[in-house]
Amino acid sequence: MESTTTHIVESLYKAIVEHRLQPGAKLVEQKLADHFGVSRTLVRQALYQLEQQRLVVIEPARGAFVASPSLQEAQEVFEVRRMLEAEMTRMFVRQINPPQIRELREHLIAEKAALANNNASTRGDMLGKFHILIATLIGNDVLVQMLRDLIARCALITLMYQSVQGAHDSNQEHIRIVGAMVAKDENLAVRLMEEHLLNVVSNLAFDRKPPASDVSSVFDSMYASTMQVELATVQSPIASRQ
Amino acid sequence: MESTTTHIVESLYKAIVEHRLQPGAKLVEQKLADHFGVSRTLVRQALYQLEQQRLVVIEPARGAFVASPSLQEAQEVFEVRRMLEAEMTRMFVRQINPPQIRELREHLIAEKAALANNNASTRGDMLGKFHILIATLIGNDVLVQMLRDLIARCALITLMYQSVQGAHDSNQEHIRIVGAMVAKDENLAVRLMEEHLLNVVSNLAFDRKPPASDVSSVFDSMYASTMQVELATVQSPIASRQ
DNA sequence: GTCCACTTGTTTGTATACAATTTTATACAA
DNA sequence: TTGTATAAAATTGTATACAAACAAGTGGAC
Repeated sequence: MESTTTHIVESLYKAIVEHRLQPGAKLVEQKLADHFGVSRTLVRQALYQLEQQRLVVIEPARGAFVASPSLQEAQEVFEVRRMLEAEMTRMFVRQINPPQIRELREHLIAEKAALANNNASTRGDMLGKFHILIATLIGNDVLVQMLRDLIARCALITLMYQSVQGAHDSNQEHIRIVGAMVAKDENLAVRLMEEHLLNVVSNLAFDRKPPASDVSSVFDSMYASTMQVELATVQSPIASRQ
Repeated sequence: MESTTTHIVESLYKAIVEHRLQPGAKLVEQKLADHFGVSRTLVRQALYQLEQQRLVVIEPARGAFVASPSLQEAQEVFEVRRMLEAEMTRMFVRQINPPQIRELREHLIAEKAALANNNASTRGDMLGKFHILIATLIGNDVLVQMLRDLIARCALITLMYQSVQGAHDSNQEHIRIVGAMVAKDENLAVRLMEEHLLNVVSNLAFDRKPPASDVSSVFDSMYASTMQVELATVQSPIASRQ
């Protein structure tokens, strides 16, 4: 059912979003091919697809690299999210119903639980899913997909150095947003959502850390991984929370 | 500078958006390869990329087809546009300045001129560019790209059967929107933009036409085109205006 | 005439081969 | 040491080959 190329795309997608592959990392075709046990042909197709999703940058004759978005691009992505999610929130409040409220609350509990987890990737994933959940509840698949893509791009920036404090703040803000939604206070919910996203982006310029310098066994142990990932210069991947 | 694959992607993109390749049309790899004078390898990479952009659908072991979005998907795409463009309009009005006004007015003139053109593709292209222009004037590249993708998907639906009347209405609505923008009437501009997009989508279910059934020499004459495009069942590609 | 099995030609899926380019390593001169 | 030229290795770009899956047509059986 699922083509091999698709599988490679998804594996790489996950590895990038979860920051097992760092921004700027070079993706050597043959090594990936060996890793996945396929020929370069399929790896190549996968890399080109990921380039479309802006998670990978391909420099002609030089190879593929995990994208390392500039601060400018990061801010633009968040700006678009703010636009989209403000209206999404408004729409959602207008049609919210009890089963949806239950789902939101269940998510908030899971989110809080994830905070205890000291894996930044898990925390960030959970925080991103809050936004996707709202899109899902609205029932617009195009919106879900679009938001998923945007959040994946954000993850490139935020997920790496998500601080525990930042994650905690985000969770608190999510709780307040749901509160306003449940109260059907449309304007408040929209305002809180906008502020939430602004908070995330305003923290971007701060608390940056130098990138880690060594990575091995990047993929799950399910791939008997001998893969070595070479890191190119990782230029200031900044970040904090979602 | 520009890779061959990129060139193929762009050619196909244009052909699809301009409806020289119809929704549902089968894209046989060898034929495209012959046409572009390359091997199937590159065509394949291009098709996979276009699948990511939702302009092409690939069915495993069956081949690639020009996407023919369902009415449902069409409505969802327009819904997302409405969300995004409502906020975009609001932002734009808040920061509008004289040079931008000049550019908008110039566009409206060009748009009106294009109405005279009986090529539906040219008309639709011009109408789409109005929306992209606003994003460009805001200066957010991510927004521009995102809107470009959404509008390309809309084109799959609307461009084919854009009626002259529909195009004329859209132009009138664009003029009114610019009027409100210039007057810095934020709420009016947003409302007009939302209504404009609603008008487009509400016309979707109507004035459908049967698809044309034959296409040859799909690409520019610069490619000595002997290409034959086989059409699969084209299921109700509907539409009217942008 | 309709349905099914079989055969044949077409098209896709993947691997491999080889040329072109870039990167790394080495040697030598300033 | 620093820089430059050159040689070797590694990596990418593209074409081709071949196997697997599919589509279409043919010829019986009923």
